[in-house]
Amino acid sequence: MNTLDDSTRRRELRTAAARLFRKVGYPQATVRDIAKAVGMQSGSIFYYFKTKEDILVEVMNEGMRQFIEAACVAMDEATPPRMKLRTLLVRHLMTLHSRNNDELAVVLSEWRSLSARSRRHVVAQRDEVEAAWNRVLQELAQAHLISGDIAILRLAILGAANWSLQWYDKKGKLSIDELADQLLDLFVPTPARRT
Amino acid sequence: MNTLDDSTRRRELRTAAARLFRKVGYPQATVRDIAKAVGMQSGSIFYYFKTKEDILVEVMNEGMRQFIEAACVAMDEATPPRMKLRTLLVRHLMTLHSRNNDELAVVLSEWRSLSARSRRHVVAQRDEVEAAWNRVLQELAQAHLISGDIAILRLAILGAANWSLQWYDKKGKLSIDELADQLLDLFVPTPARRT
Amino acid sequence: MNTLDDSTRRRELRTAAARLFRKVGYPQATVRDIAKAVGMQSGSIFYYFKTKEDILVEVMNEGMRQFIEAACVAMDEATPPRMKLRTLLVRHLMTLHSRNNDELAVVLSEWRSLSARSRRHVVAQRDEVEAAWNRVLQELAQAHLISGDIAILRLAILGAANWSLQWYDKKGKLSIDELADQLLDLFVPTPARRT
Amino acid sequence: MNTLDDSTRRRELRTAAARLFRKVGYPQATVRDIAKAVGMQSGSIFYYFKTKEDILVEVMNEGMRQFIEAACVAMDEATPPRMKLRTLLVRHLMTLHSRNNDELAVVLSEWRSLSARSRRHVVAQRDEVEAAWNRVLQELAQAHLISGDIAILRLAILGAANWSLQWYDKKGKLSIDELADQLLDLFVPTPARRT
DNA sequence: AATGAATGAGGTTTCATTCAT
DNA sequence: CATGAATGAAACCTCATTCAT
Repeated sequence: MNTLDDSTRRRELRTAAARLFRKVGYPQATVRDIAKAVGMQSGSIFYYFKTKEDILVEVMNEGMRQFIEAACVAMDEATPPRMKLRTLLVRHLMTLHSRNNDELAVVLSEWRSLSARSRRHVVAQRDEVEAAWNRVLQELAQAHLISGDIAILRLAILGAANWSLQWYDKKGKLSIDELADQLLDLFVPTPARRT
Repeated sequence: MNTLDDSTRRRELRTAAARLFRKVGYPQATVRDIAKAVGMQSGSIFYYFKTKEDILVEVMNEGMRQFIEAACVAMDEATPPRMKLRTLLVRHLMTLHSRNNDELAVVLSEWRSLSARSRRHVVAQRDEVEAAWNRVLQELAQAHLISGDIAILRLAILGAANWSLQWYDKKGKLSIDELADQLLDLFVPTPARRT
Repeated sequence: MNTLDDSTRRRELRTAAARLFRKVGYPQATVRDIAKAVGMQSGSIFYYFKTKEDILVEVMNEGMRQFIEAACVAMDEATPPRMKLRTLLVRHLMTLHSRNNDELAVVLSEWRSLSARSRRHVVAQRDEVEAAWNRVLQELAQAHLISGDIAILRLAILGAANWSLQWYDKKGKLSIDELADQLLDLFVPTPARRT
Repeated sequence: MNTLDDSTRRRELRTAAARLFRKVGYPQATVRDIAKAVGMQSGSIFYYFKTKEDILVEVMNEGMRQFIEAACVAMDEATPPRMKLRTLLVRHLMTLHSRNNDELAVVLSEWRSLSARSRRHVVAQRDEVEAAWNRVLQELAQAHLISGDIAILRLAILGAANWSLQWYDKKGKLSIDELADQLLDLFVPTPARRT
C-alpha cells in the first residue's frame, strides 16, 4: 500500500516468503529458504529488507490490504443487504484460499511473531475491516434479517470462515461459492428455510 | 495416552510448557524458558523429556484429552438435543478459556510444529471429538432443529468457538455461558426467535 | 572488581580476550579466535558472556582496576613527594608492560568500541585515577618542585608514559625503572640537573 | 607517495574516509558509510580504490606527508633552537587538531589495520620525521638547554603531544599556542623558571 | 564515471542437546 | 534427580567486493 520500493524483486521475495510462512510458520522459515525460493543467496535478501521481521511486516501489510480490499468493495446502495454479506463472504473466502495469495493466511496465523510496534499497525488495519463488516451487518439488522449482538455475529462469521483454513480443500467437491452459501444460510437464514 | 511416568514434576513441566507455548508459540519458547518457569536448569528437562518436541506432544495429548473429555461427557438419553449441544459448547469454551488450561489452546495453534508421526496421533484423537459432536448434531437434525450439511455446521460452530481465543476476554462482561448461549442461538435458532 | 561470577574459566576467557584485543584490536578479534585461544567452541563463550562487548567491558573493568590499584597504592605520609611520583610512574609502566597484563593496554586503545553506557562507567573510573595523580602532583607543587598547570602536567606525563606502548621493547636494554627515572627527571628536574 | 590519480573525487573520498576512520575507527567504518559521505554508492568507490585498505593507505600517506611537512619546515639557521622546537610543536599540534585534517590522527591510531607491507612504508616515513625532531633536539643539547637521552625526550614530547588527541578540546579556553608553550616550558625549561 | 543488484565468506549469537559429576 | 559446563549446528545479519549496464 504505502511501500515506497515495490520493485519486482521485492515483490517476488514477499510472495515467496508468504508462501513459506504459511506453510511452515514464520519462525521455522529461514532466510535461506526464502532466498532459495527466488534463486538468491541468503545475504542478498538484506539488500531488499533490513531484517527478517521486515519481510513479515510487509507480508502482513499486503495481507491486510487484500483483507480490506475484499471488505471495502463499493457496493451498490440498491443491493439487498443479504447479497452484500454474501459478496463479503465470497470475497473473503476467495482471498483466503486463492492460490498465490498466502499473505492473508499469514495475517491470521503469525501476528504473534510481530513486534509490538508492527502489531499496532496491523490491528489498526483490522479495525477498518471490522467497520466494513459491521456496516453490512447493521443493514441486515435493520431489515430484521438477523438479531442479537452484531459484534458477536461478526466474530462468529469470521471465525467460521477463517477456520476453513484448517480444513477446506480447494481440490474437494465443495466450491468456495457453495461454502459461502452454506455459511450464509447458517448465519442469515432465509424465510424459506424456516418453514 | 496414559503416560507411564506422570510424576508431579513432569506434570509441572508440561503445564509450564503449555502456558509458554500458548503465550509465545512453540518455536519461540526455549527449553531454558520452560526450565526457568519451574525453577530448573535447562539440562534437567531432558531427564523428563527426550526432546523438546516430546514436551509439545505431551501438551497436545493432554489438550486433546481435555477436548475429548469435554465432548464425550456421558449425557442422559432423555436430555433434549439442543441442551446437549449447549453443554458441549459450554464445556468446550470453558476448557478453552479456563485458567491453567493452556493445553487445548496449544492444540489449536501449534499442530504445525508437530512431526508427521505425532500429527497422525493428534488427528486420530480429533476424529473422536468430531464423532461426539456429529452424534449430537444428528439428533438435532432428526428433531428438525437444524438443517443442511452437518459437517459444515460442525466446522462452523467449532470455528466460531475456537476463534474466541483471539478475542474473548475473561475479564470482560461477557460470561462463558452467555457466549455459549449467543452462539447456540445463532446456530440452532429457537422457534421463539423466528417470529 | 565487582564481578559476581569470576570463575576460573571466565578469567581465562578475559585474559585471552585481552591479549587478542591488544594484539589485533577489538573489532578484528573474532569470538571464534577468543574461544580457540582457550580451547572452546565459539558458542560456548556465550555461556560466560552475553555478548562480545561484555567481554570487552570486563577486560576494561579489570584494566581500570589495575590502573586504579597502581595509582591508589597507600603511600606513607612521610614519603617525599618526588618519590611518590616515581612510585606511581614505575607502577603504571610496570602494569602497562608486564607480561599477561594486556587489560590496561586495551583500556587505552579500545575505548572507542565501547557502547556509550559502558563508556561512562570507564570514564568514572578514570577520574579516580586522575584524582590520585593530582594529589601527588599537588604535593610536588607545594614543595615547589614543579610549577605550571597541574592538569596539563598530568596529561603530559601520562601521555608520555602511555605512548611507551608504541615503542618500548621489554627485551631492549632500557629497564622499566630506568625509563621511569628518565621521565621523572624530565618532568621533575632535580636541583642537581639544574646546575 | 605522489599519487598518479589524485583527482578531485579521489581526494574527496580520502578526506571523508579520514574523518570516518578518525571518528569510528577503520574497521567500524564501512565502505557504504564512506560512499554515502560523498554522495556515492558503495560500488562506485572501487572505481577509485582497489580495496578498502587502499583507502587507509592513502589516508595514512597523506597523514604522514602532513607530519613530515610540519617537521621539515625549512628553518633559518639563525633561529634559536628553542624557537625551532616551539615551531615544530605548534605545527604538529595544529595539524593534529585542525578541522578537516583527520589524516594525521588516523596515522596515530590505525596503523594496526595496515598490512605488513604498507606498514613498512609508513614506518619509513616516520623515521624521516624523527630525524627532523632529532636535529632540533641536538641543537638544544648543544646549547645545553636540555640534557639526557635525546631519543627518550623526543618520544616523551611526541607522546605528550599526541595524547592531546584524547583530551584537547578545540572549543575550550586553551589555545593550541598556549598548549605548545606549556609543553615547551615543561620539556625545555627557561632559565626564568629555574629560579 | 557511476550505479544497483548480487555475492559469499564470515561475523555474532541462539539453542536444543549431551554428559560427567 | 539435578546441575553446570560445553557443544555444534544453524540462525540472522554484515560487508567488502564484483560486474553488467
